[in-house]
Amino acid sequence: MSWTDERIDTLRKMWEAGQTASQIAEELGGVSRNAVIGKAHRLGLQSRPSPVKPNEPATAAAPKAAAPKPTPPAPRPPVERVAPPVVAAPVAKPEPEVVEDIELEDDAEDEIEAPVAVARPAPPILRSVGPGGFLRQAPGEQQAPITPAPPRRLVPAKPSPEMAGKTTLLDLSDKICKWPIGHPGEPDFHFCGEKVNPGFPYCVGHCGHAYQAQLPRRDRRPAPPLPFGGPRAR
DNA sequence: CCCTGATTCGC
DNA sequence: GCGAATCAGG
Repeated sequence: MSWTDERIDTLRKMWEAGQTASQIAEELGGVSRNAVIGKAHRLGLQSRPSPVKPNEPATAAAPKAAAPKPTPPAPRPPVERVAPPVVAAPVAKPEPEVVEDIELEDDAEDEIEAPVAVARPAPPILRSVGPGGFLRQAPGEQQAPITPAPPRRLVPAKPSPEMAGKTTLLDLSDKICKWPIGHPGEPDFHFCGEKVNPGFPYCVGHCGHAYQAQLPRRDRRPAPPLPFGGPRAR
């Protein structure tokens, strides 16, 4: 297989959409995970949180327990990039905007696991604007964001009535919000599609979910009880 | 073990 | 440019 423009485009979009190299390789077919990663790098695609690349080189790195930068003059409220967790805790009652009434005429191929409380980006309850331009949630409104890369098998955007007007994988671009609505594999899985918050992969609203201010430990909500401990579907 | 992405290096 | 082999963290 060769890297045609189309395949490169798919790779690029999937990579940016947060799909793993394996998923991308599987989707493309004819290429290995390594091939995808190699290509992604050659394309100059920015790497996502890698397991084995925590910090940057730190050129003149402080060899040892050098006092962690106190950052005296510019106390920048720590903004933490929360890697999209897999589940969401029903903390602040998210709008019951659940996807359940969808008729899955596609025969029951997969066990419809429990009506999982699909926590989706609910109407953002935002209180303040962070330095990076992020909208911040108030303490207590902490709501785990849903994952852009759910553990479901990726399904190519198939043209179907349900998808009319929806932003599919293939519609993604640098300018539109890549926040996923629903889960891959579901009939109407699509993306937000809003205009992005310049410099970010999501729209302003969804940036508020993807990027949250780091709260002091003692003020942080204790780990919420297991959301729904269902085993992975697959 | 499984997974992940990064990197290397012969082709 | 390509991607298998290898590495290394989770």
